Amino acid sequence: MEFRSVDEQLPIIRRGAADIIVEAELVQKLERSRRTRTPLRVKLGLDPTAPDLHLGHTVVLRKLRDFQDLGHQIIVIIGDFTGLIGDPTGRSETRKPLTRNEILANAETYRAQLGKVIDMARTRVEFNSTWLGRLTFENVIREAANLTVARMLQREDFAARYIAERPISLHEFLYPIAQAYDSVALNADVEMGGTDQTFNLLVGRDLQRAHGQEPQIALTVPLLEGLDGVQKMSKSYGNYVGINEKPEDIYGKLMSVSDAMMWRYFELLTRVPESEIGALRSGHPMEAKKRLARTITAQYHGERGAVDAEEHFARVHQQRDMPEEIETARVPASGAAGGKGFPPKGSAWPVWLVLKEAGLVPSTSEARRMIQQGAVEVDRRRVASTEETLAPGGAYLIQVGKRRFKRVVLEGAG
RNA sequence: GGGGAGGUACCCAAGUGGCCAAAGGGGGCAGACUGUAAAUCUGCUGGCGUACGCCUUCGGGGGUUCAAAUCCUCCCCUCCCCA
Repeated sequence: MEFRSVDEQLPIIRRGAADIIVEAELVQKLERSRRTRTPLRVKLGLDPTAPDLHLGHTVVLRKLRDFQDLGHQIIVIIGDFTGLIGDPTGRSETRKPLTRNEILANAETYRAQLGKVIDMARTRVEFNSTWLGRLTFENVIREAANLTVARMLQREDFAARYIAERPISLHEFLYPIAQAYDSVALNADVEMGGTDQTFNLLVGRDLQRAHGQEPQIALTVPLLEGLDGVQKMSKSYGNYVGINEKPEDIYGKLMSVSDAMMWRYFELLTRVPESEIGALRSGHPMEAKKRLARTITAQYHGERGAVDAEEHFARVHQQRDMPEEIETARVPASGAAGGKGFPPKGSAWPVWLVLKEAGLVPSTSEARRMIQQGAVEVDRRRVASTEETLAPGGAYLIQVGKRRFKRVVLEGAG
């Protein structure tokens, strides 16, 4: 294996990185790697709680891809064992442990998606239960003895909870130890993670030293803010863009990020060169945002998918036209909710009932609210009052709010 | 082991017998405005066949009362101080 010079590798590794601890050590490792023609072992641990990868995950995956393209060995660890604990990072409270079956199912879907960013053929995948599951209680005690409570309380979220008098379960202290042990088991050269992982990555260095290994380099990448532009992108905040989503959805969601956020997305999620970004900044923000949405959509659905998504977007949102495909809901005459037999044969249906039966709103109360707020249109005409009705036997195009459309077939009264 | 403080709706947080479906903030949804944004303004934000009506909800069970998130009791959980 022939490696590029350290001077060539370093800028690529640095780009988009939040922190490299310690960079001088990384340089040494790279030099030795080149000299001995041995790839670095670059590790990334994934917590298998999320069945769907989103753009937030891809920031670190893209960096992993950089290492891979430089010829290094990347190792993805599916944290099937640590998932039993649940890393409390970024949370203000204890997370519920997952069951073994949940973890395995999640890990499978996870794994299938990694290939969209990294080259799985050249990726080593490990489940950390392989080694963690074999540790005895004695082993665990010996590892735990390498760390102190004071050290643990340096970690920001532990400290914050401690001060706020919120619970910290004892097993949560075991999480960093377990993750650090992964690094020992693999004799990792570099471990990557979001900036929220800094503490865990550093514990890896401590533990490796305790085992007489050369400490790994902790390379962190920024946490990507979600669509709200405030909190980090996360499934549980609902502010994410999944890489498995339909092209129109990826495109549409990206178009809804704030102008300020879009530059960050350019930086962390695309390889659009700086010079070009500069040009975009001086143009119309919407054009720049379209470029962003198109570029990222193309990463997962190809040029073709991106162009289609853009056309779809222009039609539905900018011209406020219909989506070309609208789900059809059939509402049986008997009423979907428990055969109450309403309304009486041949009578008109109140709009609110139709909304509920068609699944456009979750409850009658919600339906009423939507109508009162002027959010409901039937056949492009706003519904003015909750008293309005629809005749049975007809088909209607119903819109609730900006994005919810359904074609509703009200079956006959018979 | 001893002493003290707590557990309220999606989240934070008021409320300590009726005026409480429960203040306020956040979040969310909707409307206006716009570039589909953001910001801003306004409204809504438990459920129910359309309701100055009924039902369910203040950690869980039981009780007192005409009436309980509020009082009593047992249980579960969390935090702090001391040992």
